[in-house]
Amino acid sequence: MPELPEVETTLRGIAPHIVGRTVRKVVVRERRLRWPISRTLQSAVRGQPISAASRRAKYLLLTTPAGTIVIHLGMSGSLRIVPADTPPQAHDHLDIVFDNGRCLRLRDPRRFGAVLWTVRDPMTHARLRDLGPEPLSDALSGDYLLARSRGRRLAVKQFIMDSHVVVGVGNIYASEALYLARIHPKCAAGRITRQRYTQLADAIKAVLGKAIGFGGTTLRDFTNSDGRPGYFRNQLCVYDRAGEPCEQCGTQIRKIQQGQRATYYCSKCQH
DNA sequence: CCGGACGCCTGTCGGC
DNA sequence: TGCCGACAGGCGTCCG
Repeated sequence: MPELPEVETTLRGIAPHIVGRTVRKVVVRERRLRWPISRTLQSAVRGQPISAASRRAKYLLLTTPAGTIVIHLGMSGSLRIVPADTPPQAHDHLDIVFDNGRCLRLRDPRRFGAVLWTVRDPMTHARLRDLGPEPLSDALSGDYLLARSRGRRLAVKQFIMDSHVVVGVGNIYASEALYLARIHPKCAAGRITRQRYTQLADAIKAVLGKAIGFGGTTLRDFTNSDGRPGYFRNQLCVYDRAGEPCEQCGTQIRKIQQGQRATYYCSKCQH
């Protein structure tokens, strides 16, 4: 479910409620997520203050003096701030209960998400250390994409969705960025020019930045920390719009499969 | 190293 | 109405 804008929206929603609060207890109802939740999490985090909440790629990092809680929302995860006595519903796997009577509650029906605990520098964690640059930083540029793509025959859509290349670009925003940059999603990554990669880097920044401003995209079940949806869906130019006219040229938007994922594009505008 | 396929899970939706 | 396959916002792993 969540790509970078949805994770960033979640971060901005939860941070004011948890930073500076102390953890009273951690309740684990289901430890079988993408990786099992560590049995040491509860005792390690109890009594710890949350000193910071941040994001790296699609991972949320909750910093304490004793270590860092690393949360990934997978395809169907969401976090909410609720009164600690709110009865849990199906797939509410984890509560981090704070000293003000509220808790951070993780719901994840498909259990592709993860909750990790590390006492080391989280950036050296195996899940984080090999990630590419943040898309909204200066490290993502046309020159960077050009350098990383030389010699690669992979389709550009799959190239920009590779978190070792650049993080945070998921299936929705990959199609949207390629549409904005007018690049065909099946174009081989290694055959794209510097100028077009500059346009693509700009398009990635533009679409992610704008989506954050709208609170992310809700296709089915994404909710922010207040339980409300994101409103970027109305701004999508191609994703989930197969058969609808391209707003630039009127051609019907096409849907194809690339690497088991749906891709949407305009066959007239994108080459 | 690279690229492609598969698997992990549950819920929903469309077609028959 | 009910069943059944397809598909869904991610990503690690395996294999050639």
